[in-house]
Amino acid sequence: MKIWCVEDDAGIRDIEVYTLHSTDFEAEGFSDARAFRDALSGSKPDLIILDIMLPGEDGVELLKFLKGNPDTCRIPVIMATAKGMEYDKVQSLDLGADDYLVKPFGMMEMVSRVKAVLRRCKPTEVDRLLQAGKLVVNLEEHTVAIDRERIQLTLKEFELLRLFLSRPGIAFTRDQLFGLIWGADYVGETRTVDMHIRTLRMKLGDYGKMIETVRGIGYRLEVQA
Amino acid sequence: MKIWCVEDDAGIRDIEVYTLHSTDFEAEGFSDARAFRDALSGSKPDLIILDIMLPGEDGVELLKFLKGNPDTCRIPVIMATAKGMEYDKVQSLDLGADDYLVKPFGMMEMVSRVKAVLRRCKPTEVDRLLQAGKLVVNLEEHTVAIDRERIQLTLKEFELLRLFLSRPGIAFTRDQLFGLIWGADYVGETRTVDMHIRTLRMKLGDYGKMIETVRGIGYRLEVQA
DNA sequence: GCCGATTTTACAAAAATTTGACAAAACCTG
DNA sequence: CAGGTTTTGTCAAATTTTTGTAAAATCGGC
Repeated sequence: MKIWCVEDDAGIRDIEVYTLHSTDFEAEGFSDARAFRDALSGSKPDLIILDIMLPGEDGVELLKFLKGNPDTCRIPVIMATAKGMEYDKVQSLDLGADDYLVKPFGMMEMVSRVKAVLRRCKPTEVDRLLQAGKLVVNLEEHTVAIDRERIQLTLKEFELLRLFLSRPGIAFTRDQLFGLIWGADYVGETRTVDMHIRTLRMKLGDYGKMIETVRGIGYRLEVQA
Repeated sequence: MKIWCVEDDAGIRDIEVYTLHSTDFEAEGFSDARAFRDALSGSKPDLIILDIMLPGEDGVELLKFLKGNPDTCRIPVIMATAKGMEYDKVQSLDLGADDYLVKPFGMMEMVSRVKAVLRRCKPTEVDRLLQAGKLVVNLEEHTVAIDRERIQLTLKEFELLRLFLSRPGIAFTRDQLFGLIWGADYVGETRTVDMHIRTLRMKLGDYGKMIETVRGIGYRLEVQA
């Protein structure tokens, strides 16, 4: 995980970078917007800690630039702001910052927030569970359970269920399902998909009813409010 | 969006609920863990603002409970904490809280954070929707609802409705409808289109009146201001 | 070759769609 | 406005399409 800190105060910058390093992140510091932008044209970090008060172009400007650019708008940003500037906080959050730190902040807090933001923004990295009621799919263990009771699925069944749970409510055509799971262009007419849907429904018992057939289209997972 | 505030200080609680209300959220306040848990066994909120310091069971305990329970672990939680208690903050974030507020906090900031957290946690609210009053057609889900009530349409009915809603007010000849939906040149003279219009009108109930017949031409969707 | 997973085939069941006859409504013409 | 004409609404039966099901065939690892 690469983290970039934009901060003009060399002392703060160094301790940030040092702390992040010692917490097993890769970290790099930049003293102003120009240096930061130059680096950005090369590689991209996984998270940015951005001071609001910077010489030259300030942090809010940079934030606008980052969030307005499709290449960078997905990179989470934590704003660092001086105490008491509530207006800045509000403004930054509305501009799409993912969190902020009030100076002076402790390094423990900084690391916690970095981890929390990364956890939020990379749900597929950390949180590898898909759920619907008592139905739990563990992507890491590759297991499925209903009410703690393990269900044995075949590979195709598992992937169908995973796809449905990852986009609950969305209807998929058979072609889409084939393309997404079998990875092939599927033209012929077979009952293959329906077959797997059937076995999946059976194994899921009552939860099998969650898989609705959309006549003329394909299938979708009905999510209850 | 339903937001629940757990806070023992009645003054703070009231102003939170009041502010959220006036910002078009549904909000409800609870003075302690017990009242909150009781309510939770009924319905579920979309977000929880949780004070750390509570009489009886405290906020951190509640947070652990919420995040440990599959039914509630997906509900985002914002912790409210007294100034200077960095340890609490750190602990809460590590336990899975989504954000926190330092007391005393401004209501502007609270609303901003609530919005930011909701924005983060609901990334898929960009569904492709077609609407007319309380009639909602969800193209991705391939579903139709009137006032949240699901309506079951057949494929042809669905496509007719989608076409009408995508070009509200425009009149289509039967030939056009046939060409656009059946994808074929329509020569013969049958009641096919009229048939589907009829069933569609019936299923839409009062909204069926929106489909006007244009004598000598075909049909159009009447949109009211 | 055995075994489970997967795909295919064939058929049954269910649902959607079409059709044609007729009724009802709207329109036109004098 | 009456009567004729055209157009649209309605219905149930017939037809077609789509999906469910079961069993057989194929595949692939061990």
